[in-house]
Amino acid sequence: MKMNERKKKVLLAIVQDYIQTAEPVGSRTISKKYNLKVSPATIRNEMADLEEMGLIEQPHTSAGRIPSNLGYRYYVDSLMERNPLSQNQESHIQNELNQRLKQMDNVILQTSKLLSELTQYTSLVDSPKISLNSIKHVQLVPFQLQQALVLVVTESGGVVQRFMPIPEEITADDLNRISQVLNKRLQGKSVASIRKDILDDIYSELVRQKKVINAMLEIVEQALTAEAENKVYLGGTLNILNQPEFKDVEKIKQILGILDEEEVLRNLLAPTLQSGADGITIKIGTENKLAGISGCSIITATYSVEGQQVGTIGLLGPTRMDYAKAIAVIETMSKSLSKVLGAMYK
Amino acid sequence: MKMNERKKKVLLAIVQDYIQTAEPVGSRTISKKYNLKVSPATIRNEMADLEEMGLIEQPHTSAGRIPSNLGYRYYVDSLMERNPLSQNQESHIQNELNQRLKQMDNVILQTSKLLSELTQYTSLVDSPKISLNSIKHVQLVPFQLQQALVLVVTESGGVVQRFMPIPEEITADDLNRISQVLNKRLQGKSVASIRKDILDDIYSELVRQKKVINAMLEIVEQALTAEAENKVYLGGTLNILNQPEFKDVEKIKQILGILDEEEVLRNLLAPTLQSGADGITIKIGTENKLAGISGCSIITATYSVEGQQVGTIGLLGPTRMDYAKAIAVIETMSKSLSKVLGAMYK
DNA sequence: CTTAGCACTCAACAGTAGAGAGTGCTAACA
DNA sequence: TGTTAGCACTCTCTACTGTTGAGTGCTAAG
Repeated sequence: MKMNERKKKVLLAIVQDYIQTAEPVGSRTISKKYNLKVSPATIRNEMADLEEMGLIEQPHTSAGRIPSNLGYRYYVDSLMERNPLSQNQESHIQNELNQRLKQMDNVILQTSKLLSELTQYTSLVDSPKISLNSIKHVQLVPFQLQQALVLVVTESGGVVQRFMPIPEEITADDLNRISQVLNKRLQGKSVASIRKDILDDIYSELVRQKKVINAMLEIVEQALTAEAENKVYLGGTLNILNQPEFKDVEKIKQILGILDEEEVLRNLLAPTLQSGADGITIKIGTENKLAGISGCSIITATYSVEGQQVGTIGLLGPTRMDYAKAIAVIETMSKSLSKVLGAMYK
Repeated sequence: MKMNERKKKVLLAIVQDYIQTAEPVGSRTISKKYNLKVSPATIRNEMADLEEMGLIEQPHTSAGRIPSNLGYRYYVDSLMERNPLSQNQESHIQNELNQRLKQMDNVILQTSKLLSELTQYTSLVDSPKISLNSIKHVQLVPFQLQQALVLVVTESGGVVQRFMPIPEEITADDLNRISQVLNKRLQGKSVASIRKDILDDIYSELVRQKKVINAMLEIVEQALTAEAENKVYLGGTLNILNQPEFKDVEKIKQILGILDEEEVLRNLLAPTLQSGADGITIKIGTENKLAGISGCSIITATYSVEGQQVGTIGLLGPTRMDYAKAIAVIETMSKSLSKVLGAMYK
C-alpha cells in the first residue's frame, strides 16, 4: 500500500482533529471541516487503507478513527509543519525568563514553570550538570561544641552544606586555618583530580588535623557527587488532570505516582541516542518503556552552555498532544535557557 | 434532648464503623456487630433522636446513617478513647526517626514521610522557625568578575545563598577582609538587632567599601526574612487518592491544587487559638474555612525546642479519618521531633 | 421502655428500546 | 478506474423500566 497525497491529507486531518477534540474523527467531519473536496464515502475508503497500514484505528465498530502510535509517529516525522515560534513569541519567552530571575535554582524553576504555563502540559527540567564541577570555595563554620558546618561552593554556583562532627580539641581558629589552607589547595580542582600529592601538601601544612581533614574531604566528595546527581524540577503537574484521557482515578494515581519518583523522571529525561539534529527527541505512547505512561508522549530537548550539553528539558502530555506547538515551545525554551545560562557563567 | 449512655454507644458505633467502612451504618449492623443487647428497632429510635440532635445524618431515606461534622466533633471531644501509642510503638517511631537522618532539612523531610507512612494520610510539616534567627557566619565568595556569592549561615543551621554584583575595583582579598569584619561584628546578631552603631563600626573599619556593604546587608536581610518564611514539607500526597471519597476527578483536582500552594498550606498549619492543652488542634470538615477541603479534617500539633514552639506538624485526611490513631501518631511524632531537634541544637 | 411486624422509600442494578453516529459494501455514475 | 449515493448494519449512549435489597418509621403488643 502506498501513501498518496490524499491519504496524507486524511491522516493529517484525523491527527489534527483528534488532537483538538479528543473524539474519534468520522469521515463526514473530515470531508466537511477540512474541505478535501471529496465525499465522505471516498474518505472512508482512504481510511480503510490507512487502518490497514496501521496508522489509524477504530475504538469500536461504529466510531470514527483515532491515530495509532504509528500514526502519530508518521505525523510527527513527515506531516507536521514545524513552524518555529514567531520572532515575537520567541522574544516574549526570552523576556519572561530574563525577568523572572537572578539565581541558578530560580532559572531552572522558572523555566519549568514557564514551559508548563505556555503549553498546559507537565514540564520536566533537570538542573544543569556542569561536567567540571570543581570547587570554588570551602568553608568550615564552627557550629556547636564538636560540630561544624561544612560549606562547599561549586563552580556551577551550587552550595552544599553538611554537618560534621569534630574533635573537642579543635578550635574555631583551627577551623578557620583549615579552611584557608584547603581553599588555597583545592580551589578550581574537581574532586576527581584531588591527587595524593595535593593531599600530602595539605597534610604537611596541617599536621595535627589529619583526621579532621580526611573526614572533611570525604564529606566534600559525597556532597559533590550528590550535587552532580541533579535534581529534576516539575512544573504544571496538575495540568495533566485537565486532559480528558485522565478521567480515571486509577490512571491519575499511576501517572502522579510516576511523577513523584525523581529517579524515574531522570530516566525519562535522559536524552536518547536517536535525538534529531536539533537535539529534540520525541517519544510517542508505547515507545516509552514505562508502563504507566504508555498513554503519554514525551518531548525533550537539551540545553547547553558553551556548546556543551549540560541538561535536558521536557514536556509530558497525552499521546494526543499538540506536537507542533509543544516542539516549537520547547525548542525556543532550550535556546533561551542556554542563552541565560551562558550569560551567567559568562 | 439529652445524651444518655446508650445514645453515646450508638453514636460511637456509627462513627467507628463509618470510619472503617466508609459506608452508611444501619441499625441492624450496630445491634449485631457492637452487641448493644437491644434490637435494631430500639437502635432506630435512638438514631432518630441522634439525627434530631444533628449528630448524624442520612444520605437518603433508605440508607444507614453517617456522622455529621457535629457528630465527629462530639466523638473527638467526648467519646473517643485517646490511648497514646504503646511504649513499643513510640520507641519504634523514635528509632526510625533517629536512624533516618543527620541534617536539618532531612529531619523535617523524614518526619513528614514517616507521618504519612504510619497513617496513610497526607502529612504537612513546616520547618522550624527558630525565632532568634541570628547570623552564625557570613562569607563573600568571589565568583566572577563583578560578581560574588553571598553565603549566610543562620543559627538554625540554614544556609542562604545569593549572587550579588560588585564593583570592578573590589578584589578577592577585599572580599575576604569584608567577610572577616562582618563576621566579627554580626555573629550572633539577628537582623533586627543590627543597629546603627554596629553599622557605624563596620563602616569605620571598611571605609572604602561602604557601597558594597550596604548592598550586602540588604541581601542578608532579604535572605534571612526569606528563610524565616518557612517551607512546608508534604508527605504522602497521593495517599489521599486511596480514600473512597476521592473517586471524583474534580475533587482530586481541587485538593491537589490546594496542596500545590505552599501559601495555603502554611495557613492550614497555622495553629489555632483553641488548641487543646496538649497543643493538638483538630479541624473537622467545614470547620475548615477553605472550600476545597470541606470534606477533610486536619489534625495539627506543635513541636518545640527548649520549651518554645517552633513549628507545626499536621495530618490531612477525609472527614472520616481515624482520629484516634491519627492523634496518637501525631502526638508521639511531635514529641519525637522535639526531642531530635532539641538534641541538634543542644 | 422495648420489641416485632409491616408498609414504605430509595439507591443500585440489570435489562430494553430508541436515537445517533459512523461504518462497509454495493451499484451506479463520470 | 476513481468517485459517489444509498443503504443496511454495528455499536455506543441515554433514558426508561422493573426488580431487589437495605434500611427506615410507625404502630401496636409485650
